[in-house]
Amino acid sequence: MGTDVRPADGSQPAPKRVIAHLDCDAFYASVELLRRPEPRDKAVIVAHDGPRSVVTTASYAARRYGVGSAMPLSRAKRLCPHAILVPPDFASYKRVSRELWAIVSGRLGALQHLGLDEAYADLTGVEKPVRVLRELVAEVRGRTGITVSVGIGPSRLVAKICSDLGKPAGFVAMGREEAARRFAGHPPKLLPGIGPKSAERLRELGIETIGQLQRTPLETLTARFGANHGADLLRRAHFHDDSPVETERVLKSRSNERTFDEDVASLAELEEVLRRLARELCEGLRRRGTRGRTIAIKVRLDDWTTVTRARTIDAHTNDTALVTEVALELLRAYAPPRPVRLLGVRLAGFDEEGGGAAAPPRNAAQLALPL
DNA sequence: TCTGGGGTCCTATGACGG
DNA sequence: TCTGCCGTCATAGGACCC
Repeated sequence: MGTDVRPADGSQPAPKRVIAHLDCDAFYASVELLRRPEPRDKAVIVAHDGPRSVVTTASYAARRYGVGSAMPLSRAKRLCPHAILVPPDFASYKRVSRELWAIVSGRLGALQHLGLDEAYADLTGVEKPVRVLRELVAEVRGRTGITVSVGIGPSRLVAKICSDLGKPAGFVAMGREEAARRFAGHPPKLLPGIGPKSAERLRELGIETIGQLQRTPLETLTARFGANHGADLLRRAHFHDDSPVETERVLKSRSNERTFDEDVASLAELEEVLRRLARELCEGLRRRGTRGRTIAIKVRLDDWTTVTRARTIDAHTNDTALVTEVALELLRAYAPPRPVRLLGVRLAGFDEEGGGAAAPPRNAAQLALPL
């Protein structure tokens, strides 16, 4: 390692962090292709086949026709009519995900998971981290057939951006200053945490690139976005990020919602759907031994306005009858004024031990991996 | 081109207790 | 006793992510 410069107060200097972001390439589509006779370069779209469906994942062959995640399925079908359409099979994706991340954490220790297909690892202090990661992705590919893209940097922010850079099967490492230089010409939307709304508000300030954002005075941003968000935008633009890799995240809420093929105006029909949603939700919670105190409903009207109503009760529960009763009361009290497009139910405020792990590949106790 | 389903986090607001 | 302040909790909405 480099020269050890100790701070004047005699404390240990913080070691330079090495963070990796591992991201499976078109994960769901890849899992589907692996178990089908079709050639691996076939255009595949993973989505439910409904009038209001959106694309969950598209294989790279389909992406060449402009198909992408979250795109309305109707449009995707027009762009790529010859693609095979596969309904999502999350049980299978979870199985492959568990297998894959077990291989990774066997080498790297605990991970911070983001969904089934990506994770961060902290390799600070690991000898030859690049070599370790190269060998690891080769092993994962050999044992599961899944290709993984890797980004390496001093923070999660830099690592995350890098993993996207060489996709598929990318492998990119970069320092903070280099990232700030390399991406200066890219739109702010590239940065995680800046979505369509923030990008639009930045554009209203005349900020269309990360470089322009870097040069914007802090006061301009805080005036527009508030103290916290404003300062955060500027920090991100310079790729400053000291957030830790968090390996122990606890589930905060669970929900079940459905978008109707056609809008529903009848309260009786809505109540029937809500009963079913609550029953399914509670069944899942009972399987996990999770109980919550806050019961909420979500209603999306035909004009896309979304309303939530919640009530916190005295005791934790996952009892179908109780959750259904409260959810129905909330729905009747709101009495949707227009036809309803989506209806959902949510339970939150979990008790201590009931929360369990949020990380998808874990079921019971976290295995202690001595390293 | 007409927008899923599962989550997390942040912010604002109002009630409430000390 | 009244008032202001502060912290905390519940609620609602919204942005964002995969």
